[in-house]
Amino acid sequence: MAKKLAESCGLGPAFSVIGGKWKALILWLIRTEPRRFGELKRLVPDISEKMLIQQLREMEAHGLVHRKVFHEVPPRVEYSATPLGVSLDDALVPLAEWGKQHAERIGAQQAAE
Amino acid sequence: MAKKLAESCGLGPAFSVIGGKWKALILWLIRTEPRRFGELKRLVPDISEKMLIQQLREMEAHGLVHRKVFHEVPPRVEYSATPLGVSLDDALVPLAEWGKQHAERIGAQQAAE
DNA sequence: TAAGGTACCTACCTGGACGTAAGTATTGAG
DNA sequence: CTCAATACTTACGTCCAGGTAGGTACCTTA
Repeated sequence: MAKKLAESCGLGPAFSVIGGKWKALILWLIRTEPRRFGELKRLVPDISEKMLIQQLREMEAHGLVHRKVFHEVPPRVEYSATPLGVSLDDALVPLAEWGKQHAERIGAQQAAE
Repeated sequence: MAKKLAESCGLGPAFSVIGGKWKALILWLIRTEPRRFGELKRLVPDISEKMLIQQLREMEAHGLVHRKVFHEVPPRVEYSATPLGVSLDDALVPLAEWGKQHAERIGAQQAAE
């Protein structure tokens, strides 16, 4: 797996935790304020419920996300970023900046979609 | 595609360019000095030739990598990072740092492999 | 009785990322 | 005439992230 190499630059672990289609976006959304499941579903309209819950669970297992259950009726669950999650989101900021700055150049080649 | 959202945080374009299993590693390897095809193949022993050339071509198309052909015999090709490539690699540094710092915590949950 | 809103869970399927293995063109060395 | 070494190219197969669609349990309102 070229593990030694991948880990030597630290990106292996990072990508294993934030990789995939949705996690970065979810982390970004709960970074500032706790969000309910249904709220996230509405904020990311193209995600399926299965994916949303799956990503949240994985992020919870990785210690990026805190899950708080309110024993009410109807049920209510809030997801928020842990300090670790916030630190990861911070580490993503430069990449996001880069993406914004060069979005056009890149978008040009992917004009479709 | 939740494009507006994904782009609003800039990570969409960035991931579309550096995502996947190999690109970040390749970029990291050619960042400091030009590398030959066979050299990269040796440095990333688990990559197949097909994947290597495919990733290099995509990165070239995205303007991250420069390809220089020496018309010699035997043939010789050198790949190097463009300024854009270097800037992207810079943007990845904080993420790599984060990965290094938390590699253990993460690795613990993926003990296998 | 039934309809609607939470927050999930489960089985099944598809597309594309990725891997494997073989072939190409060139030329010098033996 | 064959072999080695370069940098690819091509056909084919596999596997899993992600998508689809339906179901669960609970309570409220009408």
